[in-house]
Amino acid sequence: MTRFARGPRRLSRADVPLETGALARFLIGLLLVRRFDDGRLASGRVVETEAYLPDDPASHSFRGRTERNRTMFGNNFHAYVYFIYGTAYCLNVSTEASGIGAAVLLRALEPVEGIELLREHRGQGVADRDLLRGPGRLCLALAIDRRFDGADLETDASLWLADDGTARPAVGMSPRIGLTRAADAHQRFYARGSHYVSGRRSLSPG
DNA sequence: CAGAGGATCGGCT
DNA sequence: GCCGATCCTCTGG
Repeated sequence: MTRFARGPRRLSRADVPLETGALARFLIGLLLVRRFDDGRLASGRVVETEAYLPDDPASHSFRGRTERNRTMFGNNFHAYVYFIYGTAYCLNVSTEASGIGAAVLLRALEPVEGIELLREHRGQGVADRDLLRGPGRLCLALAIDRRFDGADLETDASLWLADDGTARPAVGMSPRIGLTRAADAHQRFYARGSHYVSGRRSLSPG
């Protein structure tokens, strides 16, 4: 039987849910693609996300709009990137209508394409499993920093989301990781059975 | 303007 | 499992 080779299809704003929890679940199984200045590509499959809802005490947006979080209050489907603990960047996708501050944090990806490129940024000794496991690590491996804050994921030349048509995994939910407030809200989403998720094993039952 | 704290990571016990 | 690094942002005075 004939198979039609079809590359991953880039997602538009119209393809994705506007609502935060819905997007956090929807993203599991899709690809995040990074195009570097020399034209080379790296990509990973999203296996773990967290929702930061409107009126969420754990969210950067909880106390209103500031210079740092303004992307959260803008149109949905933009990259929101912030710097944390003096050591790491974290990548989010903004959600909800303009004026509402909310986003989905990308916590872990399974390497798919450009593994050598990822290794160049993370170090030669790093196991495949660890290249994109953790929000700070995935930003380091994909060279994502504050320059991407505000980037429109529908049109940006260097960063986008795509669907390669593979079956969507079963999705589990758990409490969020690393929070001091509202950590018990079950707003973490993960691909069941994936070896590439972060956090204690007991947090991600298959 | 000073101080505190943070959606993390890696190394060590 | 615990701890320190490291720096940006926000808050309060």
